[in-house]
Amino acid sequence: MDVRTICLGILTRGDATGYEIKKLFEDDGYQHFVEASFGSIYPALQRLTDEGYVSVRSETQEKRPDRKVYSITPQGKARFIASLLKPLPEDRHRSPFVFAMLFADLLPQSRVSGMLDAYITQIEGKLAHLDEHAAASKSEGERFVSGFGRAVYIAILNFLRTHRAEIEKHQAAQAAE
Amino acid sequence: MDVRTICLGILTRGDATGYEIKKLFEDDGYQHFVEASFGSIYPALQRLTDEGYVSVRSETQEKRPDRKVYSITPQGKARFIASLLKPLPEDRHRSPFVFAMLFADLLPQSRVSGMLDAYITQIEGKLAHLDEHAAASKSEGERFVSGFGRAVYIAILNFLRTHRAEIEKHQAAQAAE
DNA sequence: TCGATCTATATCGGACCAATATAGATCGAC
DNA sequence: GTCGATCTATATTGGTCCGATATAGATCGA
Repeated sequence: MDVRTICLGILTRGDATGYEIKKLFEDDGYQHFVEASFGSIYPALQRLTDEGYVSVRSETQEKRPDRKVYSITPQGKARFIASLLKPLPEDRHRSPFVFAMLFADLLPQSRVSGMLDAYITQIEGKLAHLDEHAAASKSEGERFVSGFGRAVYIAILNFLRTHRAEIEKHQAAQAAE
Repeated sequence: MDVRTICLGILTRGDATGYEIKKLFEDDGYQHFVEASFGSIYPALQRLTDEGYVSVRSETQEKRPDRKVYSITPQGKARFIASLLKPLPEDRHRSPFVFAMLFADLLPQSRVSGMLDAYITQIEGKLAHLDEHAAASKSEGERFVSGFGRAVYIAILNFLRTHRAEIEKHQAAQAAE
C-alpha cells in the first residue's frame, strides 16, 4: 500500500492540497493505521499528476503562497479501485516498546516501570484522540475503523493493567539476585 | 528503533549470523512487533563491526559458504542498554486492510466479504504461530510479549466477528441503490 | 537423479521518513 | 501595538529500509 495509492484513496473523498492530505493523518481518524510524510506525499502527487491519475489547479492567492489543489481523475479512481481488488499487503505492527520488554532483565526496575507508564499514556492518548473524532464519523466505514481502533487500544490497555506486575516483579527479582 | 539497535538486542541473547537473525524474525516469536530484511541486516552488522559494537569470527567451512558469526562486545551491550534508556519511538501499526474498509462503499459486496475473510485468516494464522512458539518461551519477557500479542489478535478477531455484518450489510445497501 | 528447498552472504533500485528551508499570515501575550 | 509563536503551504535532501535478485553448494524427497 504505497503513498500514491493512499493519496488516491483520500482524493476519492474530495479535493485536497498536499498539506491537507497530511493534516488528515494528524487530525482525523485516518492516522491510526496509515500514514505518510511530506517527503513522500509531494513527490507522489507530482507523479500521479504526470501519469494522469490526478489533476491540479493552482489557486494563486494574493498575499499567500500558491495552493495546489489536487482532484482525482476517472482514471485515478479506476486505478484506486483496481488496487483494492488485488490482494492487500499484510499489516505491520512495529512496537519498540514490545521489543524493549524482551530485555527487561537488562534494565533497572524503575526504567521498566517508566516504559510501561509512558506506553500506557501513549495508548490512552491515541484512544482519546480516536474517541474525539469518532463522533464526527459519518460513513459506515469510518465507524467501523473507529471501532476497530478502540478494540485494539482497549485490549492493549487491559492487558498492560492486568499483567504489568509480572514483568515488573520479575525484573525486581533479577535485580535482587 | 533502527535495525542496528535491533541486531544488538538479539545478539545480547547469543551469537548469531545475519541469516540466523533474520530466521529469528520468521520462526520465533520476535516477528510480530519488530522485523528487518536482509537488505538492512547485513549492512547493519557491517557497520556495527566497523564501529566496534560487535565482533565477527569467520567460520570457514569446507564445502560450505563461510559463516560469519557475530558477537556483541561490551561497548555494544552498553550502547544497546543506553538506547533503551532513551525515550522509545512510538508504535506504528500500518494496516492496508483497515484503510481499505474506509472505501467499502466503492467496492462490490463480494470483495468486502473476501477482504474480511482473508484478513481474519491472516490474523488467525498469526495467533496460531504465536501460540506455537509461546510454549517455548522461557523468559518472563517472552511470556509477556506472547501475552501481549495474543491479547491484540484476539481483540481483532472478536471485533471482526461481531461487527463484520455492519460493513457488509451497509455495502449491500449501497450496491442496491 | 533431479528439482525443490535450505543455508548463507551480498547488492541494487526504489520507497519512504525526518529534518530542514522558505515565506507570508495570523494570533495571543505582554 | 508589536513581537514571537504557530499556522498554512510547498519542496528538497540525506539517510534508512525493504523487496527482489544473484550466487552457490548442501540436503532431501519423489
